[in-house]
Amino acid sequence: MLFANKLRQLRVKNDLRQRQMSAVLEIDSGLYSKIERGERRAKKEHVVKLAHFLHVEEKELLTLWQVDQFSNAVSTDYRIATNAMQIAYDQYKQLNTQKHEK
Amino acid sequence: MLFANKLRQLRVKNDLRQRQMSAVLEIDSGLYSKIERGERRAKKEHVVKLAHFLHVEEKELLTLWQVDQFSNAVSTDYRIATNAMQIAYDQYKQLNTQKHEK
DNA sequence: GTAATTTTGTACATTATTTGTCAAGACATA
DNA sequence: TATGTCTTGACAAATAATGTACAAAATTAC
Repeated sequence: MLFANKLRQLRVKNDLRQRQMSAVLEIDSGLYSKIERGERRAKKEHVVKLAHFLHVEEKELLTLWQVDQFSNAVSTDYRIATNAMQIAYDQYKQLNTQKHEK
Repeated sequence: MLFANKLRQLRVKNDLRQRQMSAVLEIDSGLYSKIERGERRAKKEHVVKLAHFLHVEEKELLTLWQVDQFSNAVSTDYRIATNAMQIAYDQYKQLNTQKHEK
């Protein structure tokens, strides 16, 4: 739960209450509590809002959040998963360079 | 759709009909058609059955299938996604070596 | 060509998963 | 004890995924 952990860390560091956070996101505070513990997933828009509110780079939070999405998608043996991740990564890396070439 | 493509390739190579495949999996042939085109996702058990039926390694098909799960989990910008995938991969690679140490 | 077979597309009903809400409980502090 | 913060569990609501039926295309065989 990279995202959840980071979120709590940032909130505590800034001495903020969950209630304030949930107000910013306009969600129930119980739900926020769950998000912060990784029991529920934040929406992409939430991640963006949080980044602004906490003065961190959107990119940073979105990356952690995306990592969690990937972890969540693991549904095989860790060997197979690792292997597959490597392949998936290579695919994307390539996509990256292709786009840069244009 | 690495898995779907591979599946079709194998079926055609072995001169099999979708109907036969769907019979093996005990599913509707329309559904099988969708799976083969990546419009629906196969279940893990299906992948395993297919590997046996088509005489290919379980691991091979499961890997492709898992790659698709990852692709499916991409929900950010490709730059962020690539970055996140790298991080996720590193996490898993590490998990791998940890287990080997035991 | 056309009949038979195979595959695809679409619209839905069904099922499963995820999400969000609420109220009660735990814990700390004053 | 009273107050504020956070967690938890049960459950309804919303959303997403799955599977089915059947018509339309496409392909193959005759």
